[in-house]
Amino acid sequence: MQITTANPTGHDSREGLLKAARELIVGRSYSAVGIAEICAHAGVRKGSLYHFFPGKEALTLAMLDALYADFEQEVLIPALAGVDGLGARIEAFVRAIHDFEAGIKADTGQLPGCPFGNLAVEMGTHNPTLRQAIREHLDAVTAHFRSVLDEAVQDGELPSHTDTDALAEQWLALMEGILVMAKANQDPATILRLGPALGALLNPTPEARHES
Amino acid sequence: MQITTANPTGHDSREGLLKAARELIVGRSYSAVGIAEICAHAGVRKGSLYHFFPGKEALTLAMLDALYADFEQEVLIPALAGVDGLGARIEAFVRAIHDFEAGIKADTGQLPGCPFGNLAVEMGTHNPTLRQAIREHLDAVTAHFRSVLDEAVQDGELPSHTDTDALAEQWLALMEGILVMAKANQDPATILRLGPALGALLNPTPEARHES
DNA sequence: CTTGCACTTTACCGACCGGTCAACTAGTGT
DNA sequence: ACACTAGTTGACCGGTCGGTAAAGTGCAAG
Repeated sequence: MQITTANPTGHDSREGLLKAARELIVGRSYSAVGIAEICAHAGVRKGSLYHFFPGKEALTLAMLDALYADFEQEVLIPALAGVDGLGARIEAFVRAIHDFEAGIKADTGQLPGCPFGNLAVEMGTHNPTLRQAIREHLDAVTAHFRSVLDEAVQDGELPSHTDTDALAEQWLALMEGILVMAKANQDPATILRLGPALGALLNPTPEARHES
Repeated sequence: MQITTANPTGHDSREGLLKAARELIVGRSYSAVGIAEICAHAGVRKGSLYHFFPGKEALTLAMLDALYADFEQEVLIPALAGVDGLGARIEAFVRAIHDFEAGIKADTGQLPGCPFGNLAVEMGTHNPTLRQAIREHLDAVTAHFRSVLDEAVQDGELPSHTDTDALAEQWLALMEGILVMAKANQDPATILRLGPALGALLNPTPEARHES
């Protein structure tokens, strides 16, 4: 059991910084969290941060990549593939988002909303680099939605003329809006209350459905 | 034409500060704009700001009140009362929001998104005072939406069992989401592209409409 | 044994943050 | 003429921001 203070691999420090950045920035915001706080939370000195990352922005970009990967594996894929039928998938997705937000609120006392949407709103007008990265992550989410909708068209749950591209974008927009409202309310119940609107947007009402 | 450097009424300075705070904070964000910049933009020294307002937060609260009042008078009421019929009102509203955002983008090069939603997202988790004020403004917007929906129920455009409270909240959520997407894209066309989703959410499809 | 390298540590930088203060100016009421 | 007061001014405060630089540490390969 040797103690290596030098930590030649540096993976602990790097990953600790990414984890600290995630928890703090997601829980508060980009500008409300300083690198000093991130370093303290990770148990690392400031100089080490600048050994692994060129600066705060690069650290945030790397954090967002890791965050999206986890979100995809732990939320997006399980919720959307875990059940059959468009309606059930939407419901499972809403519940997954609710549980995610409610969990963070229970841990930290704060309901964060969508980490990507938050950053897009906060930095969209004055940090093109971050904005572009966030845009790409949002596009990736939209692609998941679209493939769910395409499958629903395939299965006859949606009319064959459905514009799944447009519908997927609307899905994301409504979800982002729901999370803005939930954050403004600081109340996860907002997500459950507004969730059914997704069904109204994406599912044809029984009367409106004209089977092809 | 006397020149009064002392400005005994102080209204010019106060209103100049509110205007500068609005332009800068709406165009960027709360934390990205310092009081020094606000004062410079208003042509006023920092000490004068603290003569009229206890601090940055109070200035922002006053700015939000004025902003909402203008938004109500210049956008909300004209767009929603200027035409007849639910569908036409939604369309007019979307176009008004688009023109508002596109106008600012043309002037400043930045598409700001919803000023209230932005602040809610940025400060929601760590400034309860601002969050609460924003919540009240969002509630006021929702009330306008609801009265439009109530009128549509009255006119038989919506079924009499319609939950206009819930629908108004969904309307606001979707609008906020649309503006998040538009800001992430920095493209006002996003608003026009996603706008029709509001119609899908609020208007029964022709096939689904069962006249009462 | 030595050199090189990955990583850590500490002290430090200029810039800016929101906010304070006391002195000053100029109109107003008496 | 006087005091009062609303408003203005510029210097100043401690603290924090993101970022830098140089010295030091310990392992591994030659």
